[in-house]
Amino acid sequence: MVCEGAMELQYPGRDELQLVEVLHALSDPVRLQMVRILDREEGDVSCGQIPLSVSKSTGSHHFRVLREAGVVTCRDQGTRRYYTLRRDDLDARFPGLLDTILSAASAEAVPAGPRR
Amino acid sequence: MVCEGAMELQYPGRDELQLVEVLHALSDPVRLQMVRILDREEGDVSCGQIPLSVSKSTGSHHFRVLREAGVVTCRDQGTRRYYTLRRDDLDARFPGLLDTILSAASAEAVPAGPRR
DNA sequence: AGGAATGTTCGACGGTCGTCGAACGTTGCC
DNA sequence: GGCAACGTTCGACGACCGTCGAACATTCCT
Repeated sequence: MVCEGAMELQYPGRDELQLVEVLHALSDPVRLQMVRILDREEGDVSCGQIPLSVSKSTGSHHFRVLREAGVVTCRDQGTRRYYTLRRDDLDARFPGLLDTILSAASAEAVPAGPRR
Repeated sequence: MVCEGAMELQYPGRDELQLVEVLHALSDPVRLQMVRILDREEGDVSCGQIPLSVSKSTGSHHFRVLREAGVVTCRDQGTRRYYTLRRDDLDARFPGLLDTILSAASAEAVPAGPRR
C-alpha cells in the first residue's frame, strides 16, 4: 500500500520497547536475516531490494512484526517504503543488545568453511 | 520423573547452539524469568524452588524448551532436578549475548519506580 | 488516462505454542 | 512396604504464527 496518508504507522516509543517482544521479533530466521541486511546496508532498504526467501506478502508481514516490536522504522518515498533499524532507540533502552545479536548472527553464519 | 536412568537428557552441544533457537527460548516471559533467577542464584535451582506463575507441568515444559535450546543443563539429585545456566557454552558461541540480554531484562524490569 | 511497479491487506491453511489437569515414574522417608 | 514429595509425560484446548495467493491502494511513468 505505502499508504495511510494522514496518519503515521504505529510503533512503540523508545521507552515502550519490550525486551520479550524484541527477542521474539528476532527469533525468526527470515526476520533476523532482514535485520542483518538492514544493518549492513545502513538503513534505506526497501522490501523489494532484499532477496527474500518468502513471498511478497510474507515479507511484508515480517516487516510489520519488526516494526511493531520497535526494531525498525519506515519512511515512504514514492512507491517504495524504506526501512531503517532503530539503532539509537534500541541502544538507549537495551545497551549492546542489537550489536551482540548481530555479532552472534555473523559468528554463527559460517555456512561451509569456518576460517576463510 | 527425574528419570531416564541410563541415558542422559538430550541437549545441543556447544557448537550446535542456534541463535534463533536461543532467542526464541528467551522470548517468553516465564522462561526469561527462569533464566534471570538461574543467573542470580548461580545455578543449583530446582523447579520447585522457583516461584512460578504457571502450573507445575507448564514450568516443566518451559525448562525443557530452555534445555533443548541449549540455554540450561540439568542434573538430578534425589527427587529433585537442578538446573544450571550454560554460561560457558553460550559465551563461547555467542560472546556477550547472555549478559546483554540479562542486563536488558534487569534494566527493563523496573515495574513501578525507576529510581529506588 | 492507462498501465506498470511496489507494497499492504485479507482470508485461509496448517503447524506450533502456552496452558492446564490427570496420570505416572522416581526417590526418599516413616 | 507404604506413602508423600518432586518433576515429567500425556492428551486436550484455544491462541497465535508463518505462509501463500488474490485483491487492492498508491505512486510513477508514458
